[in-house]
Amino acid sequence: MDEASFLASYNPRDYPSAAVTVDVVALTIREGTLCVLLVERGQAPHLGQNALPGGFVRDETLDEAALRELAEETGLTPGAEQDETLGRVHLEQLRTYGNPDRDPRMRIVSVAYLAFAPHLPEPVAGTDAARAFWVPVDEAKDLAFDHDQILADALERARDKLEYTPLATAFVATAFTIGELRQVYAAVWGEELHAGNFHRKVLSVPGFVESTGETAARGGERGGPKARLYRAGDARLLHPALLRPTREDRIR
Amino acid sequence: MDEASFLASYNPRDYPSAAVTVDVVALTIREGTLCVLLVERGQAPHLGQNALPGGFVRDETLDEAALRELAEETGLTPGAEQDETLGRVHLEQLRTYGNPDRDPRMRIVSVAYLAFAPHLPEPVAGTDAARAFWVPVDEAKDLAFDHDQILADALERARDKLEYTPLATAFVATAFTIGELRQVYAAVWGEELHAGNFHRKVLSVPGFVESTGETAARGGERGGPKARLYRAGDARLLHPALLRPTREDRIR
DNA sequence: TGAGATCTACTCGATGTGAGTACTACTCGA
DNA sequence: TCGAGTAGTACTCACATCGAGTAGATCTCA
Repeated sequence: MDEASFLASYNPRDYPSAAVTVDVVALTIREGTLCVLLVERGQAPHLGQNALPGGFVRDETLDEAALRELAEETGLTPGAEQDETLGRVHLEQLRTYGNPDRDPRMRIVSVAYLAFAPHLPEPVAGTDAARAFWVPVDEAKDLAFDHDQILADALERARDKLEYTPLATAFVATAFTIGELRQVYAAVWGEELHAGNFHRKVLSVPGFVESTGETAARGGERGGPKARLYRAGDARLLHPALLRPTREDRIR
Repeated sequence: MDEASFLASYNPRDYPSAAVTVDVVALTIREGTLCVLLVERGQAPHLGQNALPGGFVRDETLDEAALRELAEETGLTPGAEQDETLGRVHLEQLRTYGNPDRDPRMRIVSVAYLAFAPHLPEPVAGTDAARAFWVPVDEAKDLAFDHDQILADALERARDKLEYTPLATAFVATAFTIGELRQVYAAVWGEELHAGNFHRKVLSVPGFVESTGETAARGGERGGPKARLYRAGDARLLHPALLRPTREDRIR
């Protein structure tokens, strides 16, 4: 049987199927705190409980589905490189969750995505996004389905990727100060960093940041000189990496 | 509507669905070369072409599906900690591939897994596994569907994980010499390592290996003293990591 | 028995690291 | 307007780790 006649005789109903969804862990930093985008579920199961935004995959790639869901929940439009769009959002696949009992309705296999963005606006009232809101990750608990686990995995991934990729630049504006970049690390890792050493390391990693030649319009909120401005460089991996302070419990 | 009545009225046909499969990239080292397990497809599409082993997910977790597929193709039984079983195989999810056009039959979303194992036997003739075979990764090309891409992603993941996890110990027997461990790194990274420095680093990383007190029964094939034997330690992360020689093209 | 390979333990200089000091420039409130 | 306090940047120092190389002992194979 050749492939054409095979395809003609092929019946998809002969094979087991499941619903495929994407769930998005969208992270941003608001007032120095790492926050995640949640929605309150408007329908059963888990009615009224908080959950990660997500939905069924349509006739599109998984990446497109994740970007679409994110756009719908934030009220921003995907695409162009402008403010008020998702153009600068970094999106990557996290992993897939498919335990048979993770959803009481039916077999649902969910592909989780991780999204990183600079300070995003509050979701706009009166839109589909009205039911979405930003919550500090420490307060995001008791989520629907297995979303607590997904969020935990997402945070672990984000903390790891900060070490060896320029991911932190996805959380700040196109021009930023070293201090702002340090606050991203502090917010995601949940610990303060030595300002002098951080400064030295960031500037010594080839391709991490490059100077704009400009200087911030004003000093820090509570004093200090005007800082120099930088933009993201062309490195995809940081070498040497910015390792977080080693904690024994992460190793064993 | 409460959850019970909701579930009773719920119709899975109302939602889009897709077939969900697992594909397994099983890696082992044979005669110093990193090899991947392939199967020749016995049916359309891509009849006669090589592919990664895989199949539809049944009423089981994704991890269970991957282990089952691997067991079927190798002829080994999952479970117990003995030789000739998959007990020591390291299995982890890689990522999920779901482009709408990746399979000409229908929408198929495939969750790819990565498996690492010590030298596994040739698949047994006369079993389901007879159509499977080991191929050096350099020679695994022109695979069916998007399996070339999946294999490439798998190799990248494996090379990265060797740096900061004790993954290499999954490729050797329970007792091994430092030289054997070094050959694992050499095979996966595709480059020779400085024996003295490797020795020093492995022994200096807490929890990577621990001495058995024994010594290898004989020296190397081509001479040299009997090496001391070690077993895997309890570390889950290597600190400091064993970084591969930096190549500029990996960074930019 | 000799040639050659390997295991293991060194040394050396170069580089990266955390902790701390110092100086300057700025903001804010008294 | 001035002083206190904060932040940006640039140092130093001791220490850890790195790649490269040397060296001696021990083993296999021809």
